[in-house]
Amino acid sequence: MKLSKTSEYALRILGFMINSEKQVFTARYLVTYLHIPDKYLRRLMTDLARNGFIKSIQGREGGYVFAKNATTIHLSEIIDAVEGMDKYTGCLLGLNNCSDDSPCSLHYAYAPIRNQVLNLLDTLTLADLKSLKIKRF
Amino acid sequence: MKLSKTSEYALRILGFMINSEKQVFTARYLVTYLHIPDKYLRRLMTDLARNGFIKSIQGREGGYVFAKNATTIHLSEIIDAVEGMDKYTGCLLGLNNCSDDSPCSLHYAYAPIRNQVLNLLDTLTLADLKSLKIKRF
DNA sequence: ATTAAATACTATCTTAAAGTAGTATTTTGC
DNA sequence: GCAAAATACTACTTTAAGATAGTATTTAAT
Repeated sequence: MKLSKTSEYALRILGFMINSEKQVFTARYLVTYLHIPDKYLRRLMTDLARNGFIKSIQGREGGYVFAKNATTIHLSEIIDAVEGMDKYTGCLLGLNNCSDDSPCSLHYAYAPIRNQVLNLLDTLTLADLKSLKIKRF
Repeated sequence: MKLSKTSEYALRILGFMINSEKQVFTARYLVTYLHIPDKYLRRLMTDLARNGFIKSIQGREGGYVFAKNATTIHLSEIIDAVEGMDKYTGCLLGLNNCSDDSPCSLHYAYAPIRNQVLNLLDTLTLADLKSLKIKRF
């Protein structure tokens, strides 16, 4: 699989938030816990807010809160928002016309496994990240 | 999964070769069939030769031939040679200390699927790409 | 009102993958 | 021996992701 670093960051941030008692999270706070480059995280937070996952509270005492219930945020939606899912749905050999009807030599061996990953990301929500029990983030 | 383009190219080239009647392949010939940038393919061929998968025959009437039996070339070896497999064995969230003992919140859901992909690539050889039947490359 | 503490914006830098260009070298056929 | 047809080598360019820097804006506490 290997997501982009930006997707990894996004999942780690939102996963961290859902597993915390806190309600409001400042960028500074997230940076100290998640070890993501400060300015990069800030830009990503703005992006996640634009995409409706979180809401930003400006000014002093501000920060970020979830904009909707975590049970409604699917992991694939997060990835799709920050880098797009297209590259993960494609052929392992990079052929753009590879399909069940016109399979590449790896298609029948690979497609079922690929679909398991896609189903997992489509099915799991941020809330699941909580109930699955986090050991560390 | 999403391999690097270079890995995709390598697999397509070697997969094309194993599925052909020909024995010797010139870069020119491969380019016309596989639509990979000419100079990029040539450099990759030299690299694959250095890694012992193919053997280059210089001079007029030259080209590339397999350097060993295709049943001994595992797909993971090819990928490992051109870009390394490390990034694919890691955690979905990019945590470097994620493991069965110290799992991230996605570990137990994701690791089994990831291992299926890794096993597939470790198990399949170029020869399998032939017997699996190629519809198109 | 002013200050402190937060986010937002804009522009730039860095790095690695991908792609391109030109020249040198090797070998066979004639 | 020489030309043709092939690979090898070296250097440069492009592109996108990732990271950084500086400034502007917003808001609450005092």
